[in-house]
Amino acid sequence: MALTQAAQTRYTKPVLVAINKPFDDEDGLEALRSHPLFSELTGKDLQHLIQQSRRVRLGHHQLLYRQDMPAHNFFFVLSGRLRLYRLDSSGIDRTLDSIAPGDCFAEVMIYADPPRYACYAEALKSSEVLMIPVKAYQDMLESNPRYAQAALRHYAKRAVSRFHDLEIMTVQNARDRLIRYLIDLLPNGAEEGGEVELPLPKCLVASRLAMQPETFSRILADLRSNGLVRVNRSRLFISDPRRLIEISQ
Amino acid sequence: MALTQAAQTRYTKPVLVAINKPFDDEDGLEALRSHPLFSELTGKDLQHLIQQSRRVRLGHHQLLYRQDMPAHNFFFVLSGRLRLYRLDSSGIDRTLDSIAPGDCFAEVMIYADPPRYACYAEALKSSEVLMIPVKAYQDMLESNPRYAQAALRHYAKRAVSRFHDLEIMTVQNARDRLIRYLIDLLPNGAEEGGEVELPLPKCLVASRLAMQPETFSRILADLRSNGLVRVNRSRLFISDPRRLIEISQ
DNA sequence: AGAACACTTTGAGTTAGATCAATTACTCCC
DNA sequence: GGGAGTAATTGATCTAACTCAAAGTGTTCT
Repeated sequence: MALTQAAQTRYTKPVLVAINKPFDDEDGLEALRSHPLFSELTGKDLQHLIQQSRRVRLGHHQLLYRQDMPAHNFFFVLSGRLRLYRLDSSGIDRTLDSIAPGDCFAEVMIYADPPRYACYAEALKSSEVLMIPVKAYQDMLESNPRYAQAALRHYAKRAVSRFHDLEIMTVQNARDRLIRYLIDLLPNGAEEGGEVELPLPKCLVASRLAMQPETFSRILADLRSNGLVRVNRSRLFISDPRRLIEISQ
Repeated sequence: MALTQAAQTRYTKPVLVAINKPFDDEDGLEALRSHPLFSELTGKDLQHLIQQSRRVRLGHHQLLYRQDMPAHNFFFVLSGRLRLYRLDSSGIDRTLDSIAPGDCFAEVMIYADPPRYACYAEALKSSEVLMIPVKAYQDMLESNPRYAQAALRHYAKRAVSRFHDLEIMTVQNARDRLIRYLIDLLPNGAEEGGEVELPLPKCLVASRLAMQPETFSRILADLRSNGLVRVNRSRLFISDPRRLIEISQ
């Protein structure tokens, strides 16, 4: 059974309607080309897709779409940062994902039935996204079935990563969830330590990990006082990941 | 960074190695045909795929694969029931999914790189699964690119459903997580009430929802005493889903 | 520069849920 | 049918994390 979402009608932030400029800048094109969903496309096919797409500028906190809205487009982040979240009817805001330049989001909508966004998407700072019509991508896939391989690889990876996110959330205590979250942020091969930039403000990381901001702050203070992390705003330096993993049990 | 899994070497349940009979029964074929990943296949292609697959019988609690094991096969459930779970090094067992006849699992491994299982899979009761070589499916997709559309639809759906699972887990209190879990189990269109069968023993539902079995039991007892559900072993009757949703806030 | 605002931290008190322990109910097997 | 083993429930504590409140700390805007 589906939960109906009373919050949808109460939420008053403006949803983006206006369509902005076509997409024509070189840097953005480069970024797009290096995404698995687009890298296999011939120059011509990519051009055609881009022609049907629009570049959208978003201001700080501006809403791109709402949950349950019909999904006619999916998105590619050119600059800035966004977050995906849900609201329940009591107004509690739960962060589900953060999205950086070079990432795609809502791309599963290409095959959703019915095509409705599963959450809200808003800019965390001023951002630019490429808005790609679902239909345009569908048509392209249909006329070039071999592109589907790349899409499949991407979708499979997405499913695995969501599975992994779910796995973190079945960890019962807040400290261990936070530790695992931090370990995941560490780049591969940083077994000897490394710096991590939180992709969200601390209060939203807390929401993502199903804890209160106060709890987040206290856990981090505790890790800091035990010499496990050094904190500098949203940059954390993790000197000994192995020790961190050890204590998370 | 990836967490290394000390538990892997400690866990002693036998992993299935023996290969069982080829797959040839009619009922199973029917079930397979109605799964989106296979429904579009021509009889010949399906036959060929089946010839390369094996039917595997699993006893109660028998392990099918371990997390981090190389993944050369994916699976389709013919009968019985399985669950996916992870173990952390302290031996805590966290249930991530339950799988019923007619479901596929580990199918994202077709595109994983490197192909290693992300969790353990074990039978919850005596079960039969079809073991399909990843390579066989890959080859088939390669020679019939149009089948990729069906696979894409399936993968997209999988990603959406994992996203939804994640969403439930960001709900901070145990009671509301349980309520949402129950609502999701209700068949569509059961707004006026309906019966739900827990797909897992209660203690594993608890683990899936990141709570203790005692907590699960107390919450259910509380819902029962408020006339919100009637409980009969693993069958729950939910008389007024709307009221249940209302109080979950 | 200073006001307004948003985010973060810290403290104190409370509570939801974990833990420990004991009992009851099922299920499977001989 | 009786005994072993597992799952579920119930009760009594205890503690991790929530809530409320207030004080810092940045950041943005005029």
